[in-house]
Amino acid sequence: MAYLVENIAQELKAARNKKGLSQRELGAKVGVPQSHISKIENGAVDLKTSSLIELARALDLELMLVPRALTPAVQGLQRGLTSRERSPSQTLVESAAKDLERTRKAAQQLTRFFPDARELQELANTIKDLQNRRLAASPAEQIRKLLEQIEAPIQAIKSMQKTQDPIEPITSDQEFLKSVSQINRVTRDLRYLRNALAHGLSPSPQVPLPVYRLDEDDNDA
Amino acid sequence: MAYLVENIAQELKAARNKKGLSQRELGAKVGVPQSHISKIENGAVDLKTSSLIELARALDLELMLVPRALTPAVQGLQRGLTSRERSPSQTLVESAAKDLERTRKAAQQLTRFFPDARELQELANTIKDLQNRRLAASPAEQIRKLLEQIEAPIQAIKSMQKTQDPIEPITSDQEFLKSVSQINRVTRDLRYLRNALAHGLSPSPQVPLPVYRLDEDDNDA
DNA sequence: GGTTTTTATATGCGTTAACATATCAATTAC
DNA sequence: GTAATTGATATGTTAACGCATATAAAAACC
Repeated sequence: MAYLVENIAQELKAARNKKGLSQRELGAKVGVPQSHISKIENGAVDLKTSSLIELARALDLELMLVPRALTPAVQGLQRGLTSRERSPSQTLVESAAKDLERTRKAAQQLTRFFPDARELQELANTIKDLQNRRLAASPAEQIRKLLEQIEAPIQAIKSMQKTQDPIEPITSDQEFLKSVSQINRVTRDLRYLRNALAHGLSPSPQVPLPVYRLDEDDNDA
Repeated sequence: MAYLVENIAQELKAARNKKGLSQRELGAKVGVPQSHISKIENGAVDLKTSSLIELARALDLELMLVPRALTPAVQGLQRGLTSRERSPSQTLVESAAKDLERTRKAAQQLTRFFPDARELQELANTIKDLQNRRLAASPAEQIRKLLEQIEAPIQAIKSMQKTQDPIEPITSDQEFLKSVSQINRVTRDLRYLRNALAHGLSPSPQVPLPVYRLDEDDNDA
């Protein structure tokens, strides 16, 4: 019914997670019940445009109608923003591959300082699995979005690493736990995506195709 | 109720007119009754996201969620596409002013070759009126959108001017009449906008504020 | 350890509005 | 003049949205 909107729904969800907001917090910000946000993110509803605009703005996003001819340019801008120093001609797949390797290294490195955090090791392993696969553009974009959501948490843990007390395990720290839980969520999603890819089925609960599609023609009835 | 969506509705309408499609034709293309398109363009309904996406795509537009930080860049891209050779730092108001003058000149010039076409003279006069006003960003953007809709018709008439038969008036030509009728529509809209500005009221039936607003903060409750 | 409290997301249910069908008015072609 | 095309309006059906609640997890407390 609503596969068209699922892309956008996923983008909203990713943006919300990236900002570390709960469904309830976002709902309060925009005057919408949490239940509705849940339905939206699950692709259970075809939300109205006003809702979409308000949610987007609460997440520092703007809804824009872009001529198809320059959607690639806009995508380039988007990618150039999230992570610096990337050539604009770089493809989605290459971009995702770099993100994977960068994140895996970071996670792997952190496991040496936080051996208690099994989550980091699991993340690294899941990423390794994904790296063994040839990625199409669509899943590559999903991966990019997912990894984006743990950039902040990983950075947070990295900064803790320096000030870590060697005696008392930091694993009980408030901030630390929050970051780990976020990493857990994304790891689960990555694993799900990997399984979907392994079974050759398009990962439907995730983004099947970006809103700004790369190519397609419109010969529908 | 739906002032939020009115911007988008106006963009859709502008895009439709630019493509020279009727509401019925667009509706057929996307599988939506003409009545609904009418309501949408009049801001009478808060359309669902799926409808928005499909309508947009039928008009060669893509719905995108753009980080607020780079909406100006995207706007720059958009403006750079419709009319060539514009510095990206140019403001909306300056851009609209140039569009006004360029269009006025073109219309004025054409009246000499087509003295029968009173519409061209009216267009030029309306533009002159508008040029005497200090424009805010919002109406400037509306003007840009409106003028964009007659770029093609004016070009069409311009090219006819060369091949015009001095004996038989071209005013009966099929293509010519089509172009003139489109110019009429836009002229009417421009005139309406001018009247609204003259009365100091925000031109509500037109675009009150672009979707990609220029500035604003988000301290809502 | 177990229990309670808090937090975060998902699920029915009723209301209201989007969307479909049919019709109407106005402009334009013929 | 008539016929056709354009956009707006009235009415019925379906789904979005608001409210309340359920479920699951983690936190906090003992």
